[in-house]
Amino acid sequence: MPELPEVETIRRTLIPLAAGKTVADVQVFWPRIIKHPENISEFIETIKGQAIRDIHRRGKFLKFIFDEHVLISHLRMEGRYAVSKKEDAIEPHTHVIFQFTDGTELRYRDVRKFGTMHLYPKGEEDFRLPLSQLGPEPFSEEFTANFLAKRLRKTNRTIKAALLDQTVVVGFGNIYVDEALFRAGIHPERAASSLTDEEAACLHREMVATLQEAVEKGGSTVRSYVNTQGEIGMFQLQLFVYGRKGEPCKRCGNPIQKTVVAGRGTHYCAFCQH
DNA sequence: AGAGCTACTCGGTCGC
DNA sequence: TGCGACCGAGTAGCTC
Repeated sequence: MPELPEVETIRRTLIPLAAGKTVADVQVFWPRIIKHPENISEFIETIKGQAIRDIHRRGKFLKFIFDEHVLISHLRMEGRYAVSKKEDAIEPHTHVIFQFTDGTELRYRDVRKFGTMHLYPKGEEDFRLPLSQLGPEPFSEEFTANFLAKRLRKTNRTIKAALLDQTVVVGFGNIYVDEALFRAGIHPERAASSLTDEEAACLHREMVATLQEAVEKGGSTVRSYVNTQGEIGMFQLQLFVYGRKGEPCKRCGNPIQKTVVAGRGTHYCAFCQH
């Protein structure tokens, strides 16, 4: 379940392996991964002959910058990339292969087949789904405490649902929302509009700090995540609540609770979060 | 009109 | 051992 820190780690480890390489051919074994263009042959023919110039990130999406086009890739829960030699055995659940002219291949695997790819002419991608509706990057100047407070003030949903909403701010999924709320001492079921300006400022601070620390640790390996080199992340060791149901709270010692909020499994400390 | 629901996509895992 | 429910990110489509 890669969220921003995991996707950023994948981006950084993938650049030295894939940037500068030219695609000779593309194989698609599960066409439903490709959401745009609708015609798979068009997808393949468009990429053929183009080189990967750079790899960017927008929220939890990877952006493969080709010469004339941009490939938007979302890994959802289980998607992963690897660069292999052409002769290496193809691992199970491999759905898309980009064969490079140098004999190596970029392979996309996804047990759940939940991941998506969108290909657009360069410059169009930010104005088309899935990028067009996204909120600010958490590390950008646009994402301030004031911005967050303003967005939270005008919604009646729970704070958990608001933080998962990628039109508010991008990059947070289940793990980092639960962690940021714990660190800010805010109960996940609070109405977003009930937060004071002070609470919103504290939450903003903890949201950014949590992601920053997680990026520094190479992300969190909770189920299956590994970076492009096959290495696990280390931030799972710093988690306060996620995946710690019944275990003692690191601040007060009382057992961590797990419930369902906004349709998602939600971890919190009933004593530390109000 | 827009906020906020639900259904849908998948298959490994888990509980009965 | 077999089978159905569950999980979850994002979007489409629906309701109110």
